Amino acid sequence: MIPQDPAKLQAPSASSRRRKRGTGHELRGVVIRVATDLLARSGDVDALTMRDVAAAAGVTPPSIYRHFPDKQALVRAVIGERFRDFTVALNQAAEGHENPLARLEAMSHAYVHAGLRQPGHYRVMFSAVNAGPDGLGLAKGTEHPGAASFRALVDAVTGCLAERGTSTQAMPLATGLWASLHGIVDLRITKPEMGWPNTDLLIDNALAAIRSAAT
Amino acid sequence: MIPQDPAKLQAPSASSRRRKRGTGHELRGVVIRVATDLLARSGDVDALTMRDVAAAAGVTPPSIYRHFPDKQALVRAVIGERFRDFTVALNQAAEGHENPLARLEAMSHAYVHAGLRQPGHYRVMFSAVNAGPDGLGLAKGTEHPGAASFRALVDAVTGCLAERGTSTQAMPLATGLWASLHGIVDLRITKPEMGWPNTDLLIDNALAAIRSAAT
DNA sequence: TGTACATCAGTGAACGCGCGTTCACTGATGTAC
DNA sequence: TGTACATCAGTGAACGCGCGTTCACTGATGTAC
Repeated sequence: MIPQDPAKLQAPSASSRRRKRGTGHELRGVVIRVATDLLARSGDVDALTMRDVAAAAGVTPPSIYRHFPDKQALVRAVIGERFRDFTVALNQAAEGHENPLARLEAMSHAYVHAGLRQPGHYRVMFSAVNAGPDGLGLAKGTEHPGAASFRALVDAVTGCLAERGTSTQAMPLATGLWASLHGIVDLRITKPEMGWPNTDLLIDNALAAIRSAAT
Repeated sequence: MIPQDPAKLQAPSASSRRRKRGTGHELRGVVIRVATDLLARSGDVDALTMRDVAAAAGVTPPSIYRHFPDKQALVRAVIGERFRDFTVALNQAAEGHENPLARLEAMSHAYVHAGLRQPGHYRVMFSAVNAGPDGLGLAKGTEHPGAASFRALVDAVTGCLAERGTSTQAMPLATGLWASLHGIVDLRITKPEMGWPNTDLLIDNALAAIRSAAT
């Protein structure tokens, strides 16, 4: 979202000198790192170009193809890594809270704050239609890279209903909460010029349905 | 989202024959109509090409530039029209309900159903970052084309709190409801492969915070 | 210890493509006399 | 009523650009003898 000279991102370890024999795989990590960085700024997969990635990594474009068959594979790798981090952030937030509702509240805050801390990544992960199994060229039957993070949310909601319901009944509530949290993050990102109410208050309201179902 | 031969959209009135003198402005309407149709299918402004629009309108690309200075102006015209229809749909749904909460419920359902009936349009209106004032090249000080629809929602929420609060207090609740409804629509569009709970149930849960504040 | 050779990270130049947009034009239509 | 002309909707061809990707290659590095 903030345009900046991609050359400024150049990974120091990759500049000027060629890697030694047998260490070519290092470039793979560098490429993922700079692509992650570029996507954080643009929030748009289409705005990511192999040329920019190469320049930021300090190599020429053909070098990238030693490690990724095409751009889609590179994007898939970045998105997969972002979702893993996202899921870890949700679960870490839940840790240390015994009360199920407190756990869910902590996860909800973590969801929104993770999204707002890296809006570009959030958009790439959630708002691109082509982030679905088809668009990313995932093998058939492969689950969506964000499936684990959604399961974490469903489990937390199920915990709140533990003595009163099953996970089947938790699904609509969890999906509704997810929609609310997603809406908060997505709208704040796309409409930053609006006067936004306090985020914590919005999250609190988003939990209203679950709170009343759990008590 | 569903690729299809754009030629199939060709407006009959524009095909094969040139318009008579003085009726050139008719093409403007045709262009908006076919662009609207193409955007409904793709849901992506970047996927809209002037060449496709021209082909669907039954003319060559330069003809479009007689009526729109550039692609951005065409997209702006389409989005403006879509938002006007969207606002009308919300207000029409509210009509005929005296009870403020019933009005708000009706509007909420209209919001989601309008979005799901034309997912491509919804994405173009709400999910494109460049739909904001900057990206659309709107004159400075011009409000977002969707501002009126949001105001309608805020007013309906204010009505629910009539004797208990002011519109200042309504803002966080209205924003939260908007985020929920947007999240429901956006996620259903981008993750159609998920097993989705009943939409009306989700909307009902989204209204939980307002319902408990209004009673 | 020296030398020929295989390996492999990375390059320079180019490919074909589709895009928004511009240019100079054509030819039917209406109007002035 | 006929004719010269201005108007204007629309065209055909091309522009410059940036993109993903491919190709044949280079030259430093490690290894085998």
